[in-house]
Amino acid sequence: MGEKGSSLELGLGLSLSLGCGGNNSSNNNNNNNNHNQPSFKMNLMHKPSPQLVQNHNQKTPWNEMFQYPAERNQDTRSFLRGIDVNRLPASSTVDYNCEDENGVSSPNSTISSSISGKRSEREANNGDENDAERASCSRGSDDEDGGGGDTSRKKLRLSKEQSMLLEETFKEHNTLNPKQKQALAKQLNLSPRQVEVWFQNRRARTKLKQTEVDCEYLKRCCENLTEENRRLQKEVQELRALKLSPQLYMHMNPPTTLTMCPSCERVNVSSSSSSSMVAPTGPTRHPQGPNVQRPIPINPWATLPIHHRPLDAPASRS
DNA sequence: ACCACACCGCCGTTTACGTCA
DNA sequence: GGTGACGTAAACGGCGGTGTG
Repeated sequence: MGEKGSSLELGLGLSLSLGCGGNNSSNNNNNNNNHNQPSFKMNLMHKPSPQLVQNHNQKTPWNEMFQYPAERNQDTRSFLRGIDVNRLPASSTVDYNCEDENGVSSPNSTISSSISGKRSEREANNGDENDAERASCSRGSDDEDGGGGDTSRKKLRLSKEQSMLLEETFKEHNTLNPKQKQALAKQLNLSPRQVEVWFQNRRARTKLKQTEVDCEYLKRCCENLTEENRRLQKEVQELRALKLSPQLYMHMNPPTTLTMCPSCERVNVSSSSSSSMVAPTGPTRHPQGPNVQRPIPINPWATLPIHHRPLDAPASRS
């Protein structure tokens, strides 16, 4: 599918891309744990959130990262009610993991063409056979569902056991191949379509949660950069004020000065109480003054060429 | 190379259910 | 106890991407 990520332009010239890499190209199966992972194109001075770091490694059990209160509540509710509307089959040990990990079943395989694919399923759902399947599978409800003729879709919550097993499976793979889907559906006494829908909705919830986390992180980045920007502007003002009053300037402790060694192109943080802080005219050999007052936090442009840095413009000024 | 088809995942939306005031 | 608002999970339809014949 197309890249449908969200991008964010921060006011400080940052361009952040939250592309949720929905590349379902050729990795329809278990490789797509990388799906929906934001690709940050930014180099900030702050550590990325642990979640982001973790996601790139993607051994991450998503459900451990995000515990949904709503889901827990639902499970709790369902559990407390003690109503299991979907009685698990007696023989519920189906090895839905037995397929090879690359497990792309042939598109023309019987299973694939009969049980997967929402079009065929949806069309087939109109048929009598699948009505029966849905009636029996989706709800083995204790209250009578009436005759089969009810066209309104019944939506009852999944039982705690069903949700748990689905979650467990989702931890292992956030997508299912047809065989896995079929086996899981059988195990849960649900229709494959229901399993498919559950996984789809679950992926959507995961993505939504991740987006919220990312937004929170970006908000913090923005706040930090704003603060940094404010601080630097204040420093610029101080420098300008000092330049306008040379007498005062001579007797004051100067603010920190950034200089770059022309030979090694390293940025040094230095300050001095004498006029030596004036931009060096010659090649200064690592002017690491003895009285460095305060370190400047590494900032995004510290490694830029010196003429690109905003504080190095005064050469053109009078 | 192009087309048609099947399949799949994602997205936005609808619908039914459960909870709470 | 009945009811409406609200949140949320389940389900749907559509769209785009990919693979295959």
